Amino acid sequence: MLRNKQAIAEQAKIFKALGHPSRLLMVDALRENERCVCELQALVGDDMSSVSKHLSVLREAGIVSSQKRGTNIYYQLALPCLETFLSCTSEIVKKRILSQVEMLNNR
Amino acid sequence: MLRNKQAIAEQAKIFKALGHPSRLLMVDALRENERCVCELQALVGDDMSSVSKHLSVLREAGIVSSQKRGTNIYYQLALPCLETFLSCTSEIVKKRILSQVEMLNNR
DNA sequence: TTACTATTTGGTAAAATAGTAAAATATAGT
DNA sequence: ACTATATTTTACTATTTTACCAAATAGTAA
Repeated sequence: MLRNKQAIAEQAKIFKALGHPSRLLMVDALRENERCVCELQALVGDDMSSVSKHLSVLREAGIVSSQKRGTNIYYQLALPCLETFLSCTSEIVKKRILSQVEMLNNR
Repeated sequence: MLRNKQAIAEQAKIFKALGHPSRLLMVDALRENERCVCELQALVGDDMSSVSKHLSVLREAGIVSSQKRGTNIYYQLALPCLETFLSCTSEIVKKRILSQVEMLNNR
């Protein structure tokens, strides 16, 4: 149960951070494995500075953590409960999109 | 697994919609019970038109649905998997805040 | 040291979002 | 039909976010 302002704001911050296609895409990739910034950059295709900024949003929301190894900085997921929710919302979204397609076909 | 742009955008939209304190507060209240707009308005304390706009964001993201009964419009949750994720992130946020407080005390 | 690679930071213009007041809609009761 | 209540929409302004470029930083290799 949400009670105080600070807790709500923190929780909203998590959602807000996830609420951008590039960030969500990166987070989704991190479910499988940690990745360095350059891999994430290649994945989303934004320019480096954008990726870096997106990552800092995710870091500040406590969704990912990072550590330097050699030349690279590796990011990994830091929010254990994300997995279930991501796969669940992903399923729902797929179904929604499918039913939209069906509605188009049946016209 | 997230694959195509549209699905990612849809899913991000869900997160984005949840990423605002007032909206999150309303959604949280809806976990317990459906509520009419006026109840939600009293809960968050924003003015009516803001509440209404926030609700339309939630509606368009498919997080809530609404139905008119009598004079009022009642909103209810439409995203089954939200429950687990909300309680989980809420716990995490609580722990984070607590540990911040502890760090302050130990200085 | 110098040069190189990976990443972050700062500045800025354009786009999106939030908040508020006023107007519009819809419905119920009289 | 008229009035009151509940909700949404519109119009406007202020604020935040985004995307991109250039510059700064940090670590590594030569």
